Amino acid sequence: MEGLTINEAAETTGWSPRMLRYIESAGLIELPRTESGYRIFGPGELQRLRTLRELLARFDCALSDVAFAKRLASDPDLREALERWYEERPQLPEGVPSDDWLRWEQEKHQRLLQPDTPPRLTETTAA
Amino acid sequence: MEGLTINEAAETTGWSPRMLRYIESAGLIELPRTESGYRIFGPGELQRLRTLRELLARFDCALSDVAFAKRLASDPDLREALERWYEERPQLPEGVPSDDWLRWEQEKHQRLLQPDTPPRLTETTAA
DNA sequence: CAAACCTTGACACAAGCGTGGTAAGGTTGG
DNA sequence: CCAACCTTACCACGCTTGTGTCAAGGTTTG
Repeated sequence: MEGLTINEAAETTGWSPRMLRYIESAGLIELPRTESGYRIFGPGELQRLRTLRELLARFDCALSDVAFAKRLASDPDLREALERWYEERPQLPEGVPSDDWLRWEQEKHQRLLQPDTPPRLTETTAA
Repeated sequence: MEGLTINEAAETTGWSPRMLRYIESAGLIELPRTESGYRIFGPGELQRLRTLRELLARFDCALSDVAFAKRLASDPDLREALERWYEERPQLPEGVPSDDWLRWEQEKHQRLLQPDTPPRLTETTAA
């Protein structure tokens, strides 16, 4: 045998066998299998599993959070989109004075509902 | 009024008023208040809220995921711990040959249960 | 002042997560 | 061959998420 079986792994990592299967199914670890389908836990995976416990406890977060973080790490599109999102400042489209933009926002759906009123971009209250 | 109220914001962002409160309570946006406690939605927040919808739809992820990502972005400890975790390779402690290490793992709990057997680091099967 | 807003707090409910258990069946090793 | 393991597939249960709705009460404004 090239590594530990699931019950042995459970004992040395502190996870239940049930949870080890669950964690695998959540994509957090990848386990090689024997010919007949038994999961094989090598030293690396055992370490990962212990570290994972520490992580969850220390930062009080969920498996799904770690799963999402993993996804983040491997999906640059997602990462970039998120970064742009939470760095998004109260930034107006250039060249539109704040008051106008706001009123424009405020009336948008009304404009959409009654398209008789043509969109006036420069005039608002004053002239 | 310096910005939109919650129902107006709901109309221009596509979120329900209920969800706008929920999103705020989840820490995803911060909303200034009037003296009497009314939430004020400025252009920036409206933009963020729209972007948020796109994000969730485009990447099929949950509010809690975005919340976690935000936490990630502002907590270097967490970020570092996670990075170390999913980059963790099947790496053995140096100087211990793989086979021994494995068997050592395998018997650790037995050693812990019957401490009569002194920890032998070099001998494994033979006695 | 009364209508139309806003606030918080609560109840409700579907869907998903984390976890345990159990059953039916294949594998392994003494 | 049989006990002790492994596998997948289910059922169950409590907790969290996301969402709506409703009630009780303060604010704003025609």
